[in-house]
Amino acid sequence: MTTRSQTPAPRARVRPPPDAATPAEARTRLNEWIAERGLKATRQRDLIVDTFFGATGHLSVDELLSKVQERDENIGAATVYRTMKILADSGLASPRHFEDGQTRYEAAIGRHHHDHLICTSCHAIIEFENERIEELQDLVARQHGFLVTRHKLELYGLCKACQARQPKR
Amino acid sequence: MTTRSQTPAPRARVRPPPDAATPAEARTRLNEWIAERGLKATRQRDLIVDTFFGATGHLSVDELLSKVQERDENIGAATVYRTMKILADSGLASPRHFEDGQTRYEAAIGRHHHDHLICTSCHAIIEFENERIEELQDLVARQHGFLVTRHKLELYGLCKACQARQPKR
DNA sequence: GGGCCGGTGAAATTGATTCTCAAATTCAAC
DNA sequence: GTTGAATTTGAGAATCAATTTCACCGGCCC
Ligand SMILES: [Mn+2]
Ligand SMILES: [Mn+2]
Ligand SMILES: [Zn+2]
Ligand SMILES: [Zn+2]
Repeated sequence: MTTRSQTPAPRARVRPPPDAATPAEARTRLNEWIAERGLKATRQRDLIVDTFFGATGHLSVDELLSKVQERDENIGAATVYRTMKILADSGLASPRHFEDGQTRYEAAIGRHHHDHLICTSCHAIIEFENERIEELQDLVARQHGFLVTRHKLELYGLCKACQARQPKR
Repeated sequence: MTTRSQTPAPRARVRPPPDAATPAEARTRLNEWIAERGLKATRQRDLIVDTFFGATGHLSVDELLSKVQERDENIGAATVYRTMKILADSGLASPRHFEDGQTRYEAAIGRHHHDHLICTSCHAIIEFENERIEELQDLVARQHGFLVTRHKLELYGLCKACQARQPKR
């Protein structure tokens, strides 16, 4: 359901778009992280990670569970919850809390920080980066003596397609 | 727990800070709104509204329920949930979803739109307005053909006091 | 003086997520 | 290969905010 940004170059951005991760690379990286702290590699975790990085977008645990169970119907929901938490702790996936009451995860390997435009009609999610906004956020925080560690910027509204579809008034 | 912004005038803002609502004014406004659609004014609703607008900050329903029950122990949680939903529908209060899994409400009468700095240590909430950021958000949305109806900008980190208190490294 | 209608509050339900616990699995050391 | 301590798994129970249900209440209008 995620749509990738594709504006006609609004103003040349500097940082190059890094490469997305392959499922195999993600599995390797997770297993390194797991080994470092005496945890264990398991078939279930590999399957879940493989499925997650083989998909795109902002997946809810339930959506991911469905996909995982297509490959092995015996995987339990608790295991998917646990595995996604490990992926988040290791920095390989980012949890997102949009306003539908479910935690969604997106791949974080080789990706820049970005924020989201969310269509309240078709639930499309458009990603964007804006360095100026980030700078202004830092400025505001500094003016309040605040040290920011993370932020959330979400713009809710109607995507182009849904505006056309909607009663135009 | 909310702290009001008090920077030494970072750059003269234009809009004057509007007046906050008194509990009595809020009760009146809600009862007008209620009458317009054939609903009923009740003692419970008046009490809840009075308590809510007599308090400050970003109250969870549970916190509000406690305050309300100090005045009338027989008020039920369902009634507070229902009343706050009405206040939100009527535009007199704004629901906020920070990252602690509870809906919080703040008074919206005679207040500008604003965003929040949230201390992850002491849970203080600092409010700010930044016109430049709002403009850039609109610009980003326009570049994607998106029509924004509402947004959320939250900066999480450590407030000044908590930075001092924290291991400084 | 009995319906009509929304409102109330206790209790039950929902839905996402976490917890519990017995059984299964991993893996480093024999 | 085998062992055994530690970890993981999956089903179901527990949690927790929020919503729904439902029997009862209180004005209001014939
Ligand atoms: Mn994203
Ligand atoms: Mn606020
Ligand atoms: Zn849309
Ligand atoms: Zn603090």
